[in-house]
Amino acid sequence: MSLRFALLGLLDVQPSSGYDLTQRFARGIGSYAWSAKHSQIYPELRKLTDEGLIEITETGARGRKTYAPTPAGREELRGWLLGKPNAGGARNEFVLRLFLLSSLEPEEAVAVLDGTLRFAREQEALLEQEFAAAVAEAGVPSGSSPGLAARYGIHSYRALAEWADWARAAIAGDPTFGHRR
Amino acid sequence: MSLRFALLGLLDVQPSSGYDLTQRFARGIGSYAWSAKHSQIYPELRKLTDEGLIEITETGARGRKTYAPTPAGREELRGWLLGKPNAGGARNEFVLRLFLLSSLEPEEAVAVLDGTLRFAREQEALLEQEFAAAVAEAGVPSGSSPGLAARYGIHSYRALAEWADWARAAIAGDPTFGHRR
DNA sequence: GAGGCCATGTAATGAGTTACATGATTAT
DNA sequence: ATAATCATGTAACTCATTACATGGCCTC
Repeated sequence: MSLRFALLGLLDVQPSSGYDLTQRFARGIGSYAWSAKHSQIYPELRKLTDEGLIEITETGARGRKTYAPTPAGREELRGWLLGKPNAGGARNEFVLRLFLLSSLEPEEAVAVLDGTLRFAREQEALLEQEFAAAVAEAGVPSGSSPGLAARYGIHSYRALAEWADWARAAIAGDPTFGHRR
Repeated sequence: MSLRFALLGLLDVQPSSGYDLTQRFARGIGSYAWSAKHSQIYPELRKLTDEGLIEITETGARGRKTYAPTPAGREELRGWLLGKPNAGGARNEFVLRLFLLSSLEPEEAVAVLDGTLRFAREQEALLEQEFAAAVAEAGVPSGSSPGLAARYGIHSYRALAEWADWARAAIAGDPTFGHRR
């Protein structure tokens, strides 16, 4: 049920084709918020069109169709954003791994955490650049949607790095880690 | 495909019944890592049993069956943990909302962020207590799995709060926010 | 003995992935 | 011309949720 709102939201920021949306889900937003494949996107665009929530605003080469939300679609999106979020139900394989680390031997767990730490710092740096680019392009302000998203990523990767760093030390100093007999 | 590893991991930390696992998915781990309903858990436990990856170690009242991983199951889990994580594909409705905030009027977006900020601080405080309890119970060390998970939550809620705080200010200072005509 | 929670299961439906399939345009 | 990428769609399958269904145990 969230996919439709993800699509409405992305289209509201920037009218796009199914192909464009597929790319946008594969990077950025797809890493922390939501992701979908083209085989799910195209049928959903069809449904949204049939329900009058989006419309084709432009057609281009290779059968390309650019969609944008209709006023009804914007209302739908607003209603969802202002409604109560239903918590829970998160799915993140990457985080799941970290939660299950205690099934490894301490040295192995430390090695995994080292990898995590490197990865988190890398991503953080990457997003820092992206954010700078967004700011530069938009002029002065930074509260535009690409900026918000990049900044969110920066904060969460920094948190991940800090945690990994702490966890590494905690495991090393915990003789009971791994509860192996 | 991740569900089976989530189950193996949870059972490795603490042998449990399907009912117990359902509860564990509903709180803690279910908020950031993975979640599942009992109707998915029971059939998966059956499959894992048939494949010899877990076994019933105890039966109790009301048909209660306590499962634990077999050596083969532990190997399976280890293999997955040490393998390469396939990135992307995260799903988090809560974060999705935040990404789509620019479809609201500035004042509305700020109100949502205020709610987010309160929520994040609340959760952080709650986990801080939980962590303290985990440390107290386990004796001195803090690297045991409940401690790791709680600590992860603390870091990510703190990051969320920091971001929400920043985003609030950024939106207020951005005249182009909401790109409404 | 009644109400609540513990405990397990199945069926129907919906969401999401992988694989199959096709063709137009662009750059080299 | 040929390879890469753009662009859309469908089919088969697996994963996940909601709803249906049943019964035992425990407390009051």
